[in-house]
Amino acid sequence: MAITLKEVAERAGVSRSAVSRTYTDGASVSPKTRKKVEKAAKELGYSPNALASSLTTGRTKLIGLISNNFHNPLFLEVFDLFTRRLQEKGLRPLLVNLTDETDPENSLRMLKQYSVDGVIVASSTLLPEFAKAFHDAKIPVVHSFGRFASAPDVHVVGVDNVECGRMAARTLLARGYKHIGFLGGPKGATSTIDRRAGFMEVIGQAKGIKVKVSNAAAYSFEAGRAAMLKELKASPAEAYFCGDDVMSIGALSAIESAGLAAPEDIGIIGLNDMEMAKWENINLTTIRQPIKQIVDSSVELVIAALEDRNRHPEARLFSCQVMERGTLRPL
Amino acid sequence: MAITLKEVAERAGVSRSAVSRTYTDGASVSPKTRKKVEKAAKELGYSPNALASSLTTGRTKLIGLISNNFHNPLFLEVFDLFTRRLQEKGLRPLLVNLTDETDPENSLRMLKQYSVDGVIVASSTLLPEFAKAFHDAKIPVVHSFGRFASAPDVHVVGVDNVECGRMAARTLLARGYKHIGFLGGPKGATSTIDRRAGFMEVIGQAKGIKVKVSNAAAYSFEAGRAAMLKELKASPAEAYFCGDDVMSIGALSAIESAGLAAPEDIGIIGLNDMEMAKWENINLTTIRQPIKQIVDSSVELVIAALEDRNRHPEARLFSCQVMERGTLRPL
DNA sequence: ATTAAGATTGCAACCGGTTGCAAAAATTGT
DNA sequence: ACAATTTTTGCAACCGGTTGCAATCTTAAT
Repeated sequence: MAITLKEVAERAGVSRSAVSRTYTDGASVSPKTRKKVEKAAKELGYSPNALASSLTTGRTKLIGLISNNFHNPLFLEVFDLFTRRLQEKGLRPLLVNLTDETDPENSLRMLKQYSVDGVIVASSTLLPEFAKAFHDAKIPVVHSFGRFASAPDVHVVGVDNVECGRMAARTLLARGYKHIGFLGGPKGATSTIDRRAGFMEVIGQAKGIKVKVSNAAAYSFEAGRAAMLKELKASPAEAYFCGDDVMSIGALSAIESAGLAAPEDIGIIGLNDMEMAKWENINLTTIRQPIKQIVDSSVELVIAALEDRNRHPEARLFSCQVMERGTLRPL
Repeated sequence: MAITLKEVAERAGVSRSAVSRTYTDGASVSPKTRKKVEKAAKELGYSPNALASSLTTGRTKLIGLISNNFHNPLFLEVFDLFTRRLQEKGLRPLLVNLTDETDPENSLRMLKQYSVDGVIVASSTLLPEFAKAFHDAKIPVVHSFGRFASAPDVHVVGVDNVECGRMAARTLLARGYKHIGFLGGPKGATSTIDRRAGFMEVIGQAKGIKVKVSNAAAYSFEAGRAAMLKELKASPAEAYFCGDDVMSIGALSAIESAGLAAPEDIGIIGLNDMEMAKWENINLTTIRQPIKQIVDSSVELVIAALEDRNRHPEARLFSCQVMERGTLRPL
């Protein structure tokens, strides 16, 4: 077993409280005893037991990081950013993979058992009830990459998907495309629904534009490819707004397989701007989600929420930006 | 605050020990009291505090999952597998991102503070001293995707990189390539060194084969692309064994940029077989690392190691397999 | 019915810390 | 040098559990 408070206290010739105070900031310890304690601690190789102290302080500095997106390369970037940011803030991510968890209660119970201070749900496809379950358990929760709502149940940080849809539509119209496709992600996903709404809103206001709408089965390469292959069999549009970058890459692969090319034959605009999008052989025109800002803001918000448990649920939206690359014809 | 043992005990009209025993398996509780306790617990919404109990049992069921590979899509798959497997076994991954951690002591201290039961280091590029630091702190550690050694300091699970190198060489020779390139990852990485050794060993035994060796700066798309671009300027080989799949994709992109094609002009064989490798527009011939087995075995090993703290360090090696796809000319 | 063995229970101490409180020590002012 | 004030210190209780032990209750055997 590791060295404990008591052993340090004995060696330093002070009380246990003195040792404890040395490692609690804001506590009153004379420089002299602090020196003694630090010396003894170093000699013994002592490091305080965070879990034991959490018992009395009620703070574990553990944050549940929950996701079900373990197949979208964007989320590797997201995890990278989250872990780093949380670490910077002295918090520890307890990672929970929800992929094959059917029962939210289950994960909730587990996170309660570990007394996490707060929870970050990083997923665009997650059921809102899920985030709500934590809220009901009075665990501060932030839903990152979640759906905007003017009166959300829980804190939400993400982008305005409706506006993304508009942005995509405007971009395509500006390029002079007359026959336009919306190739969305899974039909039920709120992100798909919102983007489609914004997309159709703008298209609806334009004159003489033909639109096709279809959906892929998932935000994945295979689903994107399959959906585009199907499009190509019927009469395809001149350009498509695809559900996300991975789907877009799938679609591009389908186009290539058919002996066609982007942007010459068919234009594609994606969404996310994951690292791969700028790989030379992909070079995908896409709408960038500011993931760094979303992550930083989520962490900031979860911290704020645990300082003020009654903080009113808030939605923080960041704006997206079109990244011009090579899969749409130029302006 | 959450419901505690005591409150449940009071409501159920039993002692605190009785409640505790209800939730400890192997403990002796009569069916009658167990019923009472469970009833009270349900009514109150009680769930035991895992951290408090860890204080006496000395087990937190927390496993440090440490990595610095947050830019290689393969590791998203790896994290997916690890988190799921650990969860299945009732363990919780405390994720640590080592990317910009210069001082191992730092992360070590943190993991000690949280009294993790064990540590899994998932990285091929990590300094061996790092894994060793945990070993010295008497925290069971397994190094996944680590380097094989016949007498390792810590448990290692991975592939035999020397054999991978041989396998790549044999594959290229069997295809009749006479001028062969080894385009390795970073020069210092043990994985690079080992693969190169195996590769050269086989090539050395063949007659009339010309070899070129070069290294990319990192296991990344950009580095792979840059390295291949450089190759193309000089007199390139007919086929290359690339450091890993991401680098291979970079190399393919370079080949394409130069107006050439794989496998017609230049053959490529990668290593890892990450999901993207089988994407239609990549279709990379590669050597598959059995990551599921590596992960499962790592988890199994860390569990074994925490049951027997004195378990002798062990190396578990899995064999790789060539995945025939479209970037080498056929046999 | 009696007794021995086994199962169940509660007490109390403990795990490794924190913290309110009162006593002790150091500092300040005069 | 003395009193008043402020700072530092240790005691002891507590955080939410677990567990060895002795006492009590069951059950089975005689």
